[in-house]
Amino acid sequence: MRTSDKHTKIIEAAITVFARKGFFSARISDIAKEAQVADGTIYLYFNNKYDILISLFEEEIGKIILEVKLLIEKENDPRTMLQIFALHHMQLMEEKRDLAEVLQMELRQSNKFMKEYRNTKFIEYVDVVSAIIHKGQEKGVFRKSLLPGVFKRAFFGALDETSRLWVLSPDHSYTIDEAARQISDIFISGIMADNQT
Amino acid sequence: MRTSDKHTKIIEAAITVFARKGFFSARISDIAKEAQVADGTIYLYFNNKYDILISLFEEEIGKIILEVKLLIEKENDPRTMLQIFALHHMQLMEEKRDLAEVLQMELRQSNKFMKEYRNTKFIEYVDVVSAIIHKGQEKGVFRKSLLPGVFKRAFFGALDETSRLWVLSPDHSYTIDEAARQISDIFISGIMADNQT
DNA sequence: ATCTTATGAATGCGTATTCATTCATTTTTC
DNA sequence: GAAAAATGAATGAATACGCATTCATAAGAT
Repeated sequence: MRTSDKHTKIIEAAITVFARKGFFSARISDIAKEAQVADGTIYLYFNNKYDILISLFEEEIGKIILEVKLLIEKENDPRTMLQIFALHHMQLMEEKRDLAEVLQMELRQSNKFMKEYRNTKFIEYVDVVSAIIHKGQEKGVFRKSLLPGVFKRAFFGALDETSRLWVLSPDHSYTIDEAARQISDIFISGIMADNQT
Repeated sequence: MRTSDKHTKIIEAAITVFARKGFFSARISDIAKEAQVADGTIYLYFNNKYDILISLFEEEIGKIILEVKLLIEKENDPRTMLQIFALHHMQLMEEKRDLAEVLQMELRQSNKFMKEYRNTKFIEYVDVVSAIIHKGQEKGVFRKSLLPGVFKRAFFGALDETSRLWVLSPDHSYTIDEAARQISDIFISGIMADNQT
């Protein structure tokens, strides 16, 4: 078995276990069991429990950024780009629920107990949105008065909170795709420049 | 010293300590020290560590709901109501940063380690938004096609994420009031019925 | 035969919770 | 009104336990 396989197996197991129990309630032995390795093996691949969480962030968000950038750079219209970002984010949260939970919950609270860790990957992800806004403003499609720094957070927050509760709640009166569509529609028609339709 | 005073002192201390360290890293002795009581005293007022967190949620969100409902029921225009909700939420997060952090971080992850606890207060808070949307749809101000269940989460998520990062980040190129205004403007003009301006 | 990788029982630390004791108030008795 | 008895709030040292991490040993690879 190649080295990287065990690394991956442990990360995947950690996603499952952290999602189910949360970082603090999760035991190393839970992760080991889930990954079908011995407790000690985990320490051959990671320095400590925190390190598992950080590696998980870096690797998984890294993949997501690559994916979404690839999808977006094919497009020309900033409005379409926002729609794609919204849909991609929401679909991802639906498909990979465990990962979604870990990113949404643990990621945010991580800066509390890991003071030294600055989550640059996460910032990079959200900055994809502000780049789109910039482009839209240059093209005259979006209002110049818009603050991209506010917008990116608002947009991301709207998507994230909606998908978070969608995943948690058992009753789904709407689909993920509908929700993504509604949210991007609201935002897009909310930020159009006045000279646009 | 009246009984309720110690209860309050402990809650307030817990807000400070949970905000600084997070629920799990916070020690009971930290809270006791902050509240200027003995460790054991805390167990005269609360059953256990979780109970402090739950009481904190119930009491503090309860206050917030009362406040915002009072502000909103004076208004008639659903658009103004949304603006008020946004501004109130953001200002609150700015004024009571510690409380904001605890609500934003620990609240969300609480259902992970306290399976039995359903946070009805929080739902009640967010439902203030969907009630506004309903009213706006009845009046014909907001698009009928809008799903209030999606909107409330998107709107709340946008506010919450923006204020969360505003509180965390040291650089503030915009004020809380500006951000609240931008967000409510985006949402309001994004959901206007077509026959409106 | 040596080096690498894996194991899981044992260790030790951190801290939530308990509980015997103290002490200030209130109530009762004379 | 003073002394005695009862109450229960508050204390914080001691306990008990969960779990991250280590490491002596084993298994596998070359």
